[in-house]
Formats: sequence, C-alpha cells, structure tokens
Amino acid sequence: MENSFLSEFKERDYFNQCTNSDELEQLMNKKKIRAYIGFDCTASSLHVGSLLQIMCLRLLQKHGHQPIVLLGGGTTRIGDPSGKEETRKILSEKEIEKNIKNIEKVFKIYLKTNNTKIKPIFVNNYKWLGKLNYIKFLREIGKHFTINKMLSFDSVKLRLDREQSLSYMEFNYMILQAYDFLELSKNKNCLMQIGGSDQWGNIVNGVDLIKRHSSKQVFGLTTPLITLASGSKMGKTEKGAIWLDKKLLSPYDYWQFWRNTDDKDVLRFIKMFTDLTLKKIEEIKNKDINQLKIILANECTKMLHGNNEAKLAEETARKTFEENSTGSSLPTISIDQKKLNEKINIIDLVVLSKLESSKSEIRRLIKGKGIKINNQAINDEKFSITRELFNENFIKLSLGKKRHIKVKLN
RNA sequence: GGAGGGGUUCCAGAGCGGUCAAAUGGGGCGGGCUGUAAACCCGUUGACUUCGGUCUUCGAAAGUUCGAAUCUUUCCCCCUCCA
Repeated sequence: MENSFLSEFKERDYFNQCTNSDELEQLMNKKKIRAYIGFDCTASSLHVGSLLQIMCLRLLQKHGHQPIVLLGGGTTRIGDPSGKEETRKILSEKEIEKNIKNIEKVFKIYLKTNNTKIKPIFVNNYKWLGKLNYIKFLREIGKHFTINKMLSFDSVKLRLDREQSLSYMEFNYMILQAYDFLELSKNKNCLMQIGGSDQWGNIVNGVDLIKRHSSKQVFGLTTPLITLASGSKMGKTEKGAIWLDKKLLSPYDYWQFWRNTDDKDVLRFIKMFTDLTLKKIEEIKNKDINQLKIILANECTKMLHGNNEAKLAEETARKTFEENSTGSSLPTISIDQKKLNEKINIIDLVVLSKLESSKSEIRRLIKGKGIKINNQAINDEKFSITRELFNENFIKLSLGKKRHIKVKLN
C-alpha cells in the first residue's frame, strides 16, 4: 500500500477534523478497523450531498477497512437539528422503512459487496433505539451528559440564536447519536465514526460517551461541508436535488450536473468524487478545463450508472451542444399522429414535455427568445407544430440553453 | 400564568384604507458576452388569457366600508421579557 487511509483521506481533501489524528493513523496502520457513517432516511434516496460520505466508505474499503452503514430508522424518527433551520416533518414508520430499503441499493452500487472482510455491514438503529427504556436510559446514558455542554453545541446554539424553536425531542438527537456509536462500538467493534463537519458535535459526544461508559478509545473524523464556488450547498439546485437514483434523475442529467461544475471546483471534485489516482490527477490537471469537466462527468456517471450510460450521456451532450443535433439519451417524449393532425400549439407542446408547467412562464420564455424548435427560436406563441418540422420522426425542443428534449412522433 | 412584539409573494424585507399582483435586495429564469464556466450587462419573476382583460394571493375565519395586505372581532402560530 503506497499510503494509508488517513493520508489519502487528507490528500483528497476529505479531511476536516479528527479527534486524535496521530493515534488514529497508528491504529489504522496496525490493523484493519470498522468505521461507521450514519445516513438520514428522510428521503427516498440519497443525493450528491451525501456523496462525499459514500466516497469515504469506498476509501475505507480501498484500504482494507470495513464500513458500517447506519441507516437511521430510529434517529430519522426524531430528526437531526444540526444545520437545520426548522423542525423537520415527522415521517411515518412505513415511509422510513421504504426509504431505508431504497437507500441501501445506493450503497450496493458504490461499495464492494463480495469480499466478506470489507463488505458493508448495514445496521438500523431502530433495532436498539426502538426498545430503549426511558428510565434506564437516563440513568445509564443521560447521566454522562450535562445540559451546560449540550447547550454549547452549534446545532443547538444556532437554533436558539435564530429564534427558531427546538423541541425537546430534537434536543435529544445528539444523545441518541452518541448512543448509536456506543452500541456499535460494543456490538460491532466499531472504532470510528465519520461524518460531515456539521456532525462534529454529535460525533465528539459519542467518543466521550464511550470513553466514560466503557473506557474505550474510539475516534471521530469529519469531512468538510462542501460548498460550491458559488457559495451554495452541494446537492440541491433550484431544479431539484441531484439524486443518486436513475428513477429520480436520469443519467444524462446526472452527467450534466457534473459537466456544469464551476471552473474553480473542477479539480477539487475530481479529487473527491472520482477513482482517478492522485498521480493520474497530477498528470491531467493542466488539461483544458472543459476536458476536465467531461472527465469528471464521465467518471462520476460511470461510478453510479455504469460505463454505458456515461458514454451515452457524453455522446448525447456532444451532439446536443456541439453539433446542435440530438443525441440518443436525450430525454424523449412521444406524441401521436392523431394529435398532430389536430394541431398542437407550441405552448401545449412544452407543457406536454414537462420541461415547464406554467403557461405564463412559457409565454414569457417565448417573448425572451428562450424557446427553440430544432434550434430555431420561436417568436410567436401561436406557433403550431406541423409534420414538416420532424426530421426522421424527431424534433428537438429546447428551453434556454440547457434544457433539451426530444419529441418523437408515433 | 403576566407584559409586549410579530405572521406579506421562493427567501429576506417594505407597505399600514383606494394609484398594490404589492417597493427594494437576494435567488431563479430568459437574452447578450463566452467555454454547456465565472464575472458583467439587459429583461423577467402569481395563474389563465381570444392580449381587451379575467381569476386567486398578504396566518385563518367573520365583520366595517363603494373599496382592505392595510380598520374591528375571534381563532391559530411564532418570538422577547417577567414568573
């Protein structure tokens, strides 16, 4: 092994803080350990906001350590107040169970599952949190926490400062997360918890609790919060979240997300989100910035959706943007002959395409030359679609420069 | 429990009886410049429209008025201080 987990972790800019970096380094060089990351199950899948954590788990595997994936069926029932401005909606039990199943699939794509030494261990904290006895819990666990300290945590302070209420339920979240860590350290011999920097407080609590409760030394490690050069958080755009799920976001759109990365973020993201070796990255880093963006998009898409989808997306993007033609993996809708005979108005076509649902907005777009058919701007909202527009049964419909769709005639 | 302050369009935040679909900023969207980047400039930003207008919005309901985001009453929610 040319370098250790921790040094690669740092080189790839995953590192934010560690409870004891030197000792962790020694430990991990000496033996293979188990480490866990907890994931929230409030949505039916994960989005790129969680990708860095997933990459951490991959890195663990790469260095022979075993990841534990905690899908928080228990804690999702409470809701983590960290970094949240408002109380979350409380989900039904059924929804949470469904989400957990779906999210597990994502990990099975990103993580190696055939090697028993390193294959991910999936745990659901509802198993132990669900049957906690309140009095017993307070006596055994609660006594290790002081309110004074809890109030000093950012997750709590922020909410109080913001004049947002924080319920007692949420206030307990950090204790539950600490307890999770304790449970995993006892039953799964888990020695480390990794998380985003917003989890630091929660993680440290766990490390402390374990020290007090079982006099064991465990570690906490956090990754930086990834913000885009534009300052916004990664993962959610105005159009919606960048899901790691084909059903929620097409591979083409996923590819596009990476292709549209800000210049300033490209190298950082290549380091963080691709499997390219650091050496390789060093070699290519002076390439043309747009080439690099394509590499980034390809690598990321390949990892999630497979090589074929990545190639297809690249090809489609090339055709769409460079040749102004249409690529095959461009999202497609179909309309039938009959409908065409009755004349389809441009506005209705756009609505049909689902690229935009508000007719007022579509009218505005037309006024601003924002709607094109086969690369020809439409300047009349009464424009109707005729058969002559179809080339080999297809037309390309574009909204602005980036939203394109193929319309197929049936 | 007592005393105050407040809930406005995606967000922040003006408006405090007609000229309000509601200032301003941010964000978004479109156009220009470019490189499917950033920055910058311009336009736009409730819905529907036969482009004349029509309809629905200012926590909820009821009321006063020719007319309410603006006044009154009740209710719901939030915050601050005191207990």
